Order: sequence, then C-alpha cells, then structure tokens
Amino acid sequence: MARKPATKPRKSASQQRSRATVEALVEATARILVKEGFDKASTNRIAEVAGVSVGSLYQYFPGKEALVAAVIQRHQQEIRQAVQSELAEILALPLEPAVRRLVAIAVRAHRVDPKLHCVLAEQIPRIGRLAEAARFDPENFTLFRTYLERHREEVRVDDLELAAFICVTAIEALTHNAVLHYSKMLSDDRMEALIDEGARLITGYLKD
Amino acid sequence: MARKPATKPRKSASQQRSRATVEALVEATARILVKEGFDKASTNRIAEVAGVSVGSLYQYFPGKEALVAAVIQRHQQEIRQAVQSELAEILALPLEPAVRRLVAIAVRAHRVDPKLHCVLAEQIPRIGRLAEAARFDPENFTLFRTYLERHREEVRVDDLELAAFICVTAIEALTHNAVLHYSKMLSDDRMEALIDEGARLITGYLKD
DNA sequence: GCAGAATATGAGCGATCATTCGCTTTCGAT
DNA sequence: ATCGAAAGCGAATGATCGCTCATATTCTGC
Repeated sequence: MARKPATKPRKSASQQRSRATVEALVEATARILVKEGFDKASTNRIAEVAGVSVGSLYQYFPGKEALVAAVIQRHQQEIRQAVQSELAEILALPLEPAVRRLVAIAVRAHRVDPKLHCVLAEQIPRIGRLAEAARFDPENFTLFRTYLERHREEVRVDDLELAAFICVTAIEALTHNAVLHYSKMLSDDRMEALIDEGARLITGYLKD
Repeated sequence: MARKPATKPRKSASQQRSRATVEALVEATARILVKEGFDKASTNRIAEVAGVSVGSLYQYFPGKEALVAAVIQRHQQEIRQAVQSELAEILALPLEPAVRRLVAIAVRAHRVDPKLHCVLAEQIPRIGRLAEAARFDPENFTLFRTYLERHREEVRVDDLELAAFICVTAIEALTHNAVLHYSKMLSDDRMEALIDEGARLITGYLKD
C-alpha cells in the first residue's frame, strides 16, 4: 500500500521545549516563504533558520508540505479572528451597508499579513495536497450565497449562484490586486476610495 | 561580473532541422507544463519528451526559464492573433456594446488554450525573470484606460485610473475563474449568461 | 539522584536536478 | 567526393534536495 506524504504532524509535542521547536519551525517557514519564496524553502534551510536540526523537523512534520500547510492554517486562523465577529450581524443588514462592510472586511483580511498572503496565493503549487488548503473562496462564496438567499427580494438577479460567483470573484480579485500589487493605494484615503468603488460595483450590479 | 541566467535563445537556428528541434522543445515544454505541472518540467525530461538530447537543448536555450519564457511568448501571441483585429473598432463603440465585446473577447482569450493558461497563471513562480513575462494586465489596462479617456463624457466616474483598474481586474478575474475553475459554465448558453452578467457588472458601475 | 521517556542532533544516503564537453553525425557549398 | 560548419549526442559532474538513523542531550516522575 503506497503511502502518500501526509500533511499532518507526525506526533504532537507535549513538553514546552518541543512546542517551542514546532513554533520556531512554522515561524521560520513563514519567514522564508515571505523573504525568499517557495522554492528556497527547503527542509534543511527551514531547520537552519529555525535554529533546529533537520532531524527535529522530521519528528514533528512528515515533510515540507506539512510545514507549509501549518503556515497556511495559522494565517487563515489569524484572518478569521480578525473578521469573524462581524459576519453574523451583516446577514441582517440591508443591501448597501452589507456590501460595503463585506468589501471592507475583504480589504482588512488582505492586510493581516499581505506579503505572506501574496506568497500563499501566488507561489504555492496548485496541485497536490496544498491545492485545497490554500483556497479560501468556498467559505466566502457560501456566506455571500446565504446573504443573497435571505435578501432575495431586494436583489435584481435571477441566478443567485451565478450572482454570488460574480460578486465574490470580483471582490476577491479587487482586494487581492489592490493590496498586493498597488499597495500604495492602501494608505490613507485611497483605500477608502477603493472600498467605496468596490461597493458601488457590487451594489450597482445587484440592484441596478 | 556575475552573469544572471538569461531568458533569450543562446543561438538562432539556421537550418530547418534545428528549427524543428527548437519547435519540438517548446512544444514538449508546453505539453509537460499542462500534463505534469511546472515542477516536473526538468530540462532532462523536456529533452526526453521532445525526442532530443539535453545537449541540443542547451544549444538553443540557456536554461529551463528560457524554455518556459518561449512557451509564454507563443501563448501570448496566439491570444493576440485571436483578438487583436477587433480592438481598433471597439474604441469607437458606445459604452454598452463596447463593454460587452470586451468581456466576450476576454472569455475568448481564455479559451485559446485553457489548461496552458491555467498553468502559466497559477504555477509559474512569480519571482525572477518569469514574473513579468507571465503578466498580461498592463496591455489590457492601457487599452481600457484609453477607452475611458475617449468616452469620458459617457461615463460617471471621476478617477479614470481607479475605474480602469477596477474594471480590468474584475473582468480578468471573472473570465479566469470561470474558464479555469468552472469550465462547465462555458458550454452552451451558460457562457452567454456569464458574458451578459459580466458586461452588466461593468456597465452598471460605469454609467450607474 | 536515577531511570526511562521525550527531545535534539547532524553526518550521510540516494535521488534528482541543471549543466557541460568531448565526440559523432548530418548538411551545404564547392 | 570532399571538407568545414552546423547540429546532435549522452555520459559525467557537481550541487541540492528530502529524508533517515545512530547517537547524544534534556526533561519528568519518582
């Protein structure tokens, strides 16, 4: 039975010393990903930067993929923590303020750790085990779909599925591009303008 | 003086035999990229698939990057050929038909060789020499910007730069996502619906 | 303070990669 | 038919990678 390389920790750390080792490894992986890119993140290099031996690395992670997966999970959790509190109340809001808040949230999510987000979004191979781990969309898509269903009356579209696809794709791309490739936009009032225009794009499409 | 790995052919082929070799190498690179991904595209493997020795490969290409760059160039040229004839007349069209044609063109561009386009967009490392080569946006952005300037009167936006950024980003992301991740959308009338909705998204934003 | 479990080490193995170079084959002009 | 140039070849080199394992160190419960 051919065993594929797993993505989960090989064993869990019980002492505080080993927990520190694990933390150092994940942190080192993130630092290398941001500063030198995915290719340069070899297990040897990660261990070196973490100030730990390769052997120790393999005690807790079955391979490079698992390290990267851990970084992705940590990043996603940071984003969720910075965002999740607002989601519930948005569902009850009318269209325009809801959309504006959603766009603002998307921008904020992208600003948690922009460089890391960039690497995760653009350099992580989209094949193999990491393909799904690096993809956030489903969550956002479902959320937006739910909102549209609950506010079906206020909205001027037939195909909610298609509409959700269009809105989520547009918002995601807008914030992603803005944060990652035009980060000058983000300082001061330029960001406000971006949020305004993004919100106008979506509301204009939904209520016409 | 440290020489960085170039992206240009080492020497140009003069006989037809060698031109066939070069063609076979580029074709093999594209095939491997599509079927097995960027990682598996090693120089040895490319030469093998092309039915050519590694030595010959290095006669015409200084390295792997140059091969991939050649594939990108070829793909971009194919897209341009399938599209460029229409661009001139669009500039003279009024807003709604112009936007609709632009969206339709974007979809068509993404359908020239979807799988290759997917690999080029999502698997090619965004660092190093290939970063810029794989990016089409500037061209589209400039084109759209030009259109907005000429039709400044018909449009309800102040910041043309920002508006162009938003429109191009949205269209690009929409077609990209649709073609690459929901290709079922593309058959039959679903694609028409996508084009309609995409056009409505943009025109709704521009004229409100 | 002691035993055993947990943790850490790093040289080294085998695989793979990009790249080179001495050599052979083929082409084109005479 | 001949010869120099162009094209092609592929074993070999050295670098790098992921990963293992025999060994050494540290911690924890008693």
